Amino acid sequence: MPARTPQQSHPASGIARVAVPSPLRRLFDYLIPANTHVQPGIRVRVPFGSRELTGIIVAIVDQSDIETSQLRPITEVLDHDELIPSHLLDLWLWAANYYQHPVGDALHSLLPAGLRKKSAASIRSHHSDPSQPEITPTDTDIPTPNSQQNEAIRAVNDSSGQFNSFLLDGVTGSGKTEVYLQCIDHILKQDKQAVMLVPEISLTPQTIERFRQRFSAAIAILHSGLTPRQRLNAWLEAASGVARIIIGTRSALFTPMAQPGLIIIDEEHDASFKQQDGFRYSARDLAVLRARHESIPVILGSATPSLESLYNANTGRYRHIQLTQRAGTASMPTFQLVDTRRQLSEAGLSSDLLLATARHLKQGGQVLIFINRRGFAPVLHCEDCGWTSECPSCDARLTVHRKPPHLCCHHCETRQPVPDHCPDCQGKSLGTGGTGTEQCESALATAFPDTPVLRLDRDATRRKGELERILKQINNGEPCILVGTQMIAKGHHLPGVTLVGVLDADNGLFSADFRGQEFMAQMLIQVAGRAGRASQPGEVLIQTSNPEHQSLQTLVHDGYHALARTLLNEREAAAMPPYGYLVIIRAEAVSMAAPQRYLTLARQVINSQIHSQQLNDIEVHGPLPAPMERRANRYRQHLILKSSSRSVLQSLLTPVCQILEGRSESRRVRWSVDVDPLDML
DNA sequence: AGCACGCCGACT
DNA sequence: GTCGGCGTGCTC
Repeated sequence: MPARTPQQSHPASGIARVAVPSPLRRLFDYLIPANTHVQPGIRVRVPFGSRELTGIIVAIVDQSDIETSQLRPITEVLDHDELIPSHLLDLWLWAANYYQHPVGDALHSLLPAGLRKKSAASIRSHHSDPSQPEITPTDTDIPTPNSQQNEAIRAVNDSSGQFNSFLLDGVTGSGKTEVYLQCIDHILKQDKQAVMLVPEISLTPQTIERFRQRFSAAIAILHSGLTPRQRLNAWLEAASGVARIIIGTRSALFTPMAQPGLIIIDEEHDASFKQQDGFRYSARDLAVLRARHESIPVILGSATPSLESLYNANTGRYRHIQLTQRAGTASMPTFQLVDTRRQLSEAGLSSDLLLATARHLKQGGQVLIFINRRGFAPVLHCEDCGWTSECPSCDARLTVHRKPPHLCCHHCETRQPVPDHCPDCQGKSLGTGGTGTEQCESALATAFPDTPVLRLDRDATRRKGELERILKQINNGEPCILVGTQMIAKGHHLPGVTLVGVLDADNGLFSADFRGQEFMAQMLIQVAGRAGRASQPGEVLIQTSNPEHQSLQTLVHDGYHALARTLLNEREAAAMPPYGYLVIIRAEAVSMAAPQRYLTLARQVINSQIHSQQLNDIEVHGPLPAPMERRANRYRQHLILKSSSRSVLQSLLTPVCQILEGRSESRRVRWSVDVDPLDML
């Protein structure tokens, strides 16, 4: 027992159960000094080993499992009022437990950074950046909703003050946002608050502007670009009730609200609602739970709902509201599949697509080319000896970039100059394989010398303000060609676009991941949604080497929902989500053998638990190498668990994680648990 | 995760 | 002699 500074007598007035920031899956008990008022949901400073940390009280108890003489007292109370309301704290704890993440670390990560240390939780004004600029709403003419929108608005408004989940399933341009706005308006009139979650990339100034124009109520924005102080202010404004509308990405779901009234998840199918590292929670799933806890309605909105949400709508867990009418005169775009096996293509562009591009430009339209690969080409190879540009740190190939010229890995930080001869055979015949956005951009610039060609990908928009500049040029309405990655699929309003070309639809068709087809379909519909929003009808050309593929045929001829139904049938037959539940235990290490060895141990621990608890209905697969086994010089393995029962997985995992945590082998690998994984990568 | 402790090799 | 590598244990 290490020597401790002798304590004065501490007439304890109860014991506080504290979540301490550490990777340990348990709470720690502390004595509450006399004359100290504490309650669950406040921060305290506590001694922890040889350190002092900021923890969160989650309960007050009068008996500890630890002998009282072993308990140490709370050093300092940081909040005098409840910081995290009890129903919200329950959600935080539930989430840490469900996603099998160490409770102290989970709760710590949900606090805004400004509250993780000692500082007091108070709003301080910032001269350089007032969090509430004075704007009076100018948008006085509120559009009149159509009958479908009215029905949606009425359904949500009728359930204010009680829990209800709505799947707002509306085609692009059907006016989902107007439904959100009117439901928020109704909530504001009851002196309640609304929180809206949006995907990472779509929290644009335009989105925010639309809300500021519409409402005079204070709006708190929570996005990644804020300084810690701005973020803290927004958080505290929501918690205190000063802010009436909270708009933010994933983590905004955990923001306290003084008078909660409504939760909205926009683009609910979007992958960014699932955190992909550390505490791997799903903000979309937790939103429904929060709404239930707080007895308020929740709206999940999308033009391409996730199979999970469609399933929940089918089974009656969500109320399914469909918006099928497009606003104004806009009509649905027409789809056409282009067989790339039959057409010579230059830089991945088929002659059909080039001809269509010329036609639309001539008619004054804008053209959008979607290609989900940035850079010039995905590989450099030697035509003499077959050498390819492998990444030294990953099981991947280095991508060729021309602007500026370099080779780089899209999975790690590796960056190399472009060799002028083959490193293996010294030959001079180096060629590129495949097409990226840069190559597509330059090929189109050559083919259409009189038309501006704009590229929209992570590289082109790296510089701040560059995205806005490109969008502004598009919005001037002049004919142009826009080449881009995923970035262009999401949200941006591009009224001048009349033709959309999709270069590589095959990628999603043959993805190793079980959600590959779902993601592909959502992507194609989202991209197609960019076309024909204005008066001219849109045209969508999808290039594929498998035009006869059943999924593509169904999507193109019968639409997203028809494909969703067949994909759901396939999932049911395979007992995959949403008909079964998955958990992945991941392990990675610098040595090749360690992760597999570790997960073999994990599997033994699992088997003995299954045996001792007499669990059935659990499948265990692996250890298996991850789809890209080596990444950034680390070897990665997976252990996959599957069951038709969440609670069975839960009662298996809790003791398994506890046991693994205590094993010394756990220190020699990086391991994590992913409950309801989005993909196997 | 941190951090302390303790046990071995190697170097001023 | 002692500086420092990392394996092991502990945190209410």
